[in-house]
Amino acid sequence: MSTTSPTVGGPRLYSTLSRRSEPLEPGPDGTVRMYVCGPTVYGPVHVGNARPFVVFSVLKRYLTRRGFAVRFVSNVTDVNDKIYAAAGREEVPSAELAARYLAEYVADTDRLELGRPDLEPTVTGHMPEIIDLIERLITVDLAYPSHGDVYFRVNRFPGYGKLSGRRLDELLVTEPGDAKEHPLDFALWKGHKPDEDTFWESPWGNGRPGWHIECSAMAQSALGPSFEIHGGGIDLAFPHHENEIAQSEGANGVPMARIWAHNEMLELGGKMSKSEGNIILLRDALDRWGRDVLVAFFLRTHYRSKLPFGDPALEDTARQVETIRNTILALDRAESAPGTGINRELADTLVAARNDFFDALDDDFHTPRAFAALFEVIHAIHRAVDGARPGLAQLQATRSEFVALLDVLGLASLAVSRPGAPVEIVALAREREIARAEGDFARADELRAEIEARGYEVRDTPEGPQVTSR
RNA sequence: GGCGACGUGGCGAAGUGGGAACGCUGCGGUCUGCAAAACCGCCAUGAGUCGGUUCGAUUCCGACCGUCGCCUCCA
Repeated sequence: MSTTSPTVGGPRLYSTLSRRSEPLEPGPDGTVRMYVCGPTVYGPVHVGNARPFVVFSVLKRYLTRRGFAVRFVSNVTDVNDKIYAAAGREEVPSAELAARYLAEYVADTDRLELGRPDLEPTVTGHMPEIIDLIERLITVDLAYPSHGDVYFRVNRFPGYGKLSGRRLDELLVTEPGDAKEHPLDFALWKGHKPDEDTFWESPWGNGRPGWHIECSAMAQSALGPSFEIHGGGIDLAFPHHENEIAQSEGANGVPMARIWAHNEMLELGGKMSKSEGNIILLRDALDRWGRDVLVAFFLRTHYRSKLPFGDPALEDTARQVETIRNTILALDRAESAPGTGINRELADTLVAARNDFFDALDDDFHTPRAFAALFEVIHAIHRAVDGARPGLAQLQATRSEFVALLDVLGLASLAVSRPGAPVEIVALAREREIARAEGDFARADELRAEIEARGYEVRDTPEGPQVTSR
């Protein structure tokens, strides 16, 4: 990732368009409006698809905690070449296939427990808006019908290439395309083909929308012609977002988005993409690692850095997550046997770390630095619990502050005490205590092993044995 | 070929024109019947390579090497 300007009052985000970090200001209606390109539902979503979902969901969380009203819109593409192809392979109607994978996408991302976007529009739900936008582009001469299709006239839009830093004459052109005036003209509307089992009526005959026009239409419909943040994976910058800009700004004459925010790719020995076949499904990753580890994994690296997905990094994250849980356990313990007064170091660290935490997130959503601040708090808590243990009031205030920080990152679940051990485990632990008191350590160790075999762990503390699930 | 991002300790990952955060691992110690957790301490004289600017560069500039993304569907 490249460097960004230091924080000067308020959140800033790096924009691919200006190639620098920009102050984030709400729109005229006082809300931050954010549109993020979601998946095409032709199969189960993979962990790469989850990165923008996590990043922008947590960004919304952060901005909300920061006092902004945020409207987060993320579309789902449910009409597309790949959907027809997949439907053909599975021998089901394309609409049925899209509906099924849409439901699975929602179910899989729900497991991340980061809430839903405020609106998740679909292509099929926006045909009139799409057709209307195409008509307007034809009216202003930015688009033309040809052979049952409609194409965007790239040469007539002066800013074409401004997002991705390309010039028309530099772009590699392969196929001439007899239906198009210019090889880089792209389809807004595609005439119906016999092997496609869905189509919509339009002024240009039956057909369906091209890929890019849907986002222009849906974003405008949900957020207006101009909004604050447009997000998505960096691989979408060209041509998808470039084309969105051409369509929306060509039709509306105002900047589509103030900030173009792009997350970098997940890597799994090369880019993870469905067409390459090197895929880890989100649901499989959730099964294996759980949402806490997965969410923390995405957040411990900056969103604009490439992120290698692999066991070492996930195992590393799992240990970090465990450390956070242990901190809560330490607070539990301390609150059951509080000290007195105020621990100055703890209080001071908390204030400083809180500032660092929010400064980091203000600076281009710098979650790795926010994590560093979190660990400052963690160490201060342990030192206070083990050393000059403060009174109950400070312990409780510390806990709520700590949990509030975790909550900003969507990790407050780490602070939820796991369900207490069942009675039979408690009984074993009690038996072990008796054995220990009698000096029968062999028996005590046997009982520890028995408890561990049943999925629990005993930790002897000054406050007595603590039994946790593991 | 063009556009773009990036190369920091065993691994992951930050900041910074002049002391290289933070996490994981490892090592030593404290605590502990044991164990775990936790705490204390240690672990890059060097930041892909080579030049340049500078009193001074990991940080700025250039070249080269390398990795990755985009240029076709892709989060």
